[in-house]
Amino acid sequence: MKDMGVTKSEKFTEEQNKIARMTKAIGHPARIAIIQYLFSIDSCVCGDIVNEIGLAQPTISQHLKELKSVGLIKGSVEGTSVCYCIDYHNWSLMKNLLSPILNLDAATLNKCC
Amino acid sequence: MKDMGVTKSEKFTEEQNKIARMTKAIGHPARIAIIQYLFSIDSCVCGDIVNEIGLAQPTISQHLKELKSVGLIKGSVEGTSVCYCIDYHNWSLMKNLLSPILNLDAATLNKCC
DNA sequence: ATCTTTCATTGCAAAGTTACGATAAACACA
DNA sequence: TGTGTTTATCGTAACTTTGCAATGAAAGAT
Repeated sequence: MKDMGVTKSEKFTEEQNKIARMTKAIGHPARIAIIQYLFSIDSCVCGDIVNEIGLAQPTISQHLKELKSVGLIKGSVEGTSVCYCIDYHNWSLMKNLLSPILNLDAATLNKCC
Repeated sequence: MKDMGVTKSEKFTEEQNKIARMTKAIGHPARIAIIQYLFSIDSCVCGDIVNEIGLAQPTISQHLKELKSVGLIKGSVEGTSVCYCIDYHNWSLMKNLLSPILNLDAATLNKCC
């Protein structure tokens, strides 16, 4: 068969797809933990994240890659280690993307059930 | 092998798991579209949602089930049809759950990369 | 130059997700 | 009772995600 197991993005607006990409990216507890950690610490070396979270190093590396692929974090090589940080510009863009949905009003909401 | 393909929820706090469950639930364009639609319309019959979104009826039914399982929507049977609505109480709880993360401050953010 | 440290990539196993046809269940209506 | 309508569930196919051991790659240390 043809399109099994694949999201049909073409059925939705670009905005809907963007919102879903972002919420999906943060839709895992490890990635939430990573984001909280990156907001909380001074130095953001990859190895520290591995110790903090408690998953295997390749697993963390993969989660970091996903967060990076949607732009929420960025990394820079510093010797043998890599420093990861929140990309606050893109983090703000995500907030602006989500707020119109999150703040949809209860006033306009029909009470049919 | 043992725990392949399964999220290790026990490694994270209850709050982190809750946030991830919620963001994951809205991490699909069809479910974003359903939520937007339910906020926008007066009558919220399941069949209307199927027509609006453009995916097959069983697929929509499955997405509705997922949104319902995290409490973001609720449904009530009305004759042969089912009326789905936003559960605004839980929607607000989700907003309260997300805002501490979304509003993490750039001021406290270390600029190491 | 060799060893060590740090992180990314590869490869793989197991489970989850997405989508839909077919079917069942529940109700309305003739 | 039988027929049509509406939605949920089942079964299945294909793709995606999660996690980790093993391996690579790249830079610092000895």
